[in-house]
Amino acid sequence: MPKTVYKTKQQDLLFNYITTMKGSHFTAEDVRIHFEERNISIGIATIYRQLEKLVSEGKIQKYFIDEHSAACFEYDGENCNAESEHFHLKCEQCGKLIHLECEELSELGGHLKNEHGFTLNPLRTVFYGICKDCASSTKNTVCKTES
Amino acid sequence: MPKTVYKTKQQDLLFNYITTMKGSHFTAEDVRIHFEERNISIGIATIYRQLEKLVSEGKIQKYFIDEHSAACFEYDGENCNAESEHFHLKCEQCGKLIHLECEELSELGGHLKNEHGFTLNPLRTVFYGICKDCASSTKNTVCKTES
DNA sequence: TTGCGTGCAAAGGTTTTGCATGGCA
DNA sequence: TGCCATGCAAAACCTTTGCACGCAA
Repeated sequence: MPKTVYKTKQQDLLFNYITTMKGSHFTAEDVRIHFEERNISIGIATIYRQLEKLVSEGKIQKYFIDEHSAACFEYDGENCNAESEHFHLKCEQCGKLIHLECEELSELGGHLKNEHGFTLNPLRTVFYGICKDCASSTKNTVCKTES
Repeated sequence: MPKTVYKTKQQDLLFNYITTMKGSHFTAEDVRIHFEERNISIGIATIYRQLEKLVSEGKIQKYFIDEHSAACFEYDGENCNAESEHFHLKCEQCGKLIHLECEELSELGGHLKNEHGFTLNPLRTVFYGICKDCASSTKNTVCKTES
């Protein structure tokens, strides 16, 4: 016998907010601040629990950018299937997170599958490197700010 | 005027150990345990500081598997340049971390650079997905252990 | 009324930091 | 001797968890 599921005010508030963020990423903290600013009190534990539930239902995605920043979540619409497939590029220098939709990159999944038997999860994979802006601004300088 | 740099016993011990681990991954905790087992006392803070220094010097790589496990480090030899270039595949199901050297994948870097102006860091990037073994063992089952 | 979802606070684990001490140059 | 690196403990950080209460069904 399946567990009864309750619908709560917090669930609605949270999911409504998330749909307005379609296509961009946010952290649990972002959500908390959003509601705090509107004097709506939702406990951080509830936010984490709801986000985790939405992740396990496949309604939102969760990414790990790096170890010291909070996890990022993202809502990509109702049908976040192959059609809305995109990749994330993370700049190691400026920290920017870039969305990338690219046919050629999508073939990467096919290659990994066919040649290496590995089923890529593009929604979870993050490419690290240096973005265009940072590359051009440091073209002739090797200086990294060192303490 | 550059800061004077001191050579210490701990630095040598730590780097020596790391070179014996060439090609495999380890955490800060692994290092601590290694020395503890040999009754060599190196503070965990020192381990983190030294590992971080080696990362910033480019001598070792650091990558993040997921948010709740410790960061992994890896030493790939003196010249971890294009020639020793490889990728990391992480199975989301069994947790296995796979090393992959692949010509075609290397072209990925070129594509990202030429078409998107993004300089990929393959040593930091981890591809998430399902490995061959897990894919075949769950071919006909959709069951994920749910609580 | 039943029992799920919430909120608070405390705990969890990894990593960083302050400060006094030890040891390299 | 000067001052960097170390070690300890405490702190920071994000996230999870225990437990009592409120609220949906």
